[in-house]
Amino acid sequence: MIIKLLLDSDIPLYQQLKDKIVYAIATGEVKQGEQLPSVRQLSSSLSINLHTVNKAYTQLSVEGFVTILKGRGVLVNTKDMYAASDNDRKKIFEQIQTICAEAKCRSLDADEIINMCNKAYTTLKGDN
Amino acid sequence: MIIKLLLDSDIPLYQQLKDKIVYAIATGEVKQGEQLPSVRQLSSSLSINLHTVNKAYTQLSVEGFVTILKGRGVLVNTKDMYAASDNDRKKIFEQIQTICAEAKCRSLDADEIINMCNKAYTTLKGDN
Amino acid sequence: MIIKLLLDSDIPLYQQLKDKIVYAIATGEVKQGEQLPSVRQLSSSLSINLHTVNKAYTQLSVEGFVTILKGRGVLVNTKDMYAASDNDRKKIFEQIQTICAEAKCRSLDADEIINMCNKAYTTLKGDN
Amino acid sequence: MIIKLLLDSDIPLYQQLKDKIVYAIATGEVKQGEQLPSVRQLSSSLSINLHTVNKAYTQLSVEGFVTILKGRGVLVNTKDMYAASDNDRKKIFEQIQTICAEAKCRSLDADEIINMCNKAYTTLKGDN
DNA sequence: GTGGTCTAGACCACT
DNA sequence: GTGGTCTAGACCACG
Repeated sequence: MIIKLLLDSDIPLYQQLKDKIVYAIATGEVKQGEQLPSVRQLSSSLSINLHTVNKAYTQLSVEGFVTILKGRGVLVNTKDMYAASDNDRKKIFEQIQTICAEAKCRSLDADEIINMCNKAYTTLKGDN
Repeated sequence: MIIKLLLDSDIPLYQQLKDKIVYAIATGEVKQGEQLPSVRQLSSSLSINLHTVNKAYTQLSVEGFVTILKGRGVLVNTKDMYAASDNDRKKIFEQIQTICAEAKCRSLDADEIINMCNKAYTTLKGDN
Repeated sequence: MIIKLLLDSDIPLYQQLKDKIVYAIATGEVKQGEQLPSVRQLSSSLSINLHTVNKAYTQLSVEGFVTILKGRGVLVNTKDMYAASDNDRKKIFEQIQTICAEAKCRSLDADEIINMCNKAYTTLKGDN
Repeated sequence: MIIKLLLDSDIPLYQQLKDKIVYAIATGEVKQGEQLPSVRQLSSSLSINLHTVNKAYTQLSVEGFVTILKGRGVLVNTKDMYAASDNDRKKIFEQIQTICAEAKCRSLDADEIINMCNKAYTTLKGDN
């Protein structure tokens, strides 16, 4: 799993990390049941603090993507443990709505956005 | 322009406000060349801090959506002043990519996301 | 709100703190809508680290007891926002079951435990 | 004695195990004077680490529930060896107090908690 | 060796 | 002035 974080982004490091891991799960690069690198390992390989990685893992656990076993490691959950609830759907739609509003303002029509979505999904072509 | 902000939310107030105004521009509810409410007016009607409104307006100005005329008000720019640059496109795509990754993990397929995009665009049916 | 923490307990400080705050809410010592002391204030008055208080507040927020408003403070929610769900009930029952098992082993009968419960509720006699 | 442990749980495995054994003593499923399964046996049948079982047994011994005979096994003590001391009573009351505080916050009244206690004791209907 | 807790101190975002 | 983020480093609980 290759992860690059932007140190000077307005998006918090732990959030970027979370997004990258979700991305890796989506592509199938990280399989269900697989163990993620330990907090120490990942923090040192990314040259960031241990607690930052910890926070990312903790949040992923709250959102259902992983299970943290104390003293043993962090495991990727099976797909059914984080299938979208109605609330998740609502949140995703709100994000899309905000993006589309900006896109429309900037003269991008629906087709262009849909193309982007398709392109994004194609990128996630993993066999998961 | 009816604006509702969520005081508790992981999204900063100024950004929520920014998003709402962009949304209003997208629907045509706020026309090009039109004047936005003054900082004082808006902050008091939303019961939020004056600085928060100010920050939202400043950001909108940086992104090209409005022009701030000192002491005279804030005007919505014409469409051509904030048409998407390549960089804007790239940023939008990155956002979509992150959303699609989460969506795929949560077992939503491309069609569902595309439906959401269409629905979002339909909501923005204004004549701008 | 008088809070005493045991530094050498096997129960984490942030957990003790959480329990004390819930207790204060239960007695009505801290009213709904009221603002809790700031992270810095409380950490310094308890002579513990800021992050420890922060963790307690964050968990209370996740459990629905308080709302954290960035830049403004931490507010106690209204009662209906943390009424027991079925899952909460189940968890509470499991805790009681474990306690009763130990109590029975130690030759305490049901009446003694029930007396303790009544006594506990009497202590929480606040008008909330 | 059927024991199910939750690998992911905020409660340590050794404590879950301890609680289950106390529960089995309370129901009479495990009789006084009886021998508990060996550390190796139990650890392998539960698929957990040998040290974890060891820790649970050691704790039970400290609390007076069992006697560990080196090289010969672990025996359940007679009831009088772990009858509640004043200190035990105090600890149990503190736990109940914390639970009741949360319960009251979550709008459960004393009767509901007492019902749970009665239900818990009924479950422990063994003849010990 | 794993994650959890706690401390200490810095800087930032937000109101 | 509020909470949020990040770093650094120590020690503990757990398996």
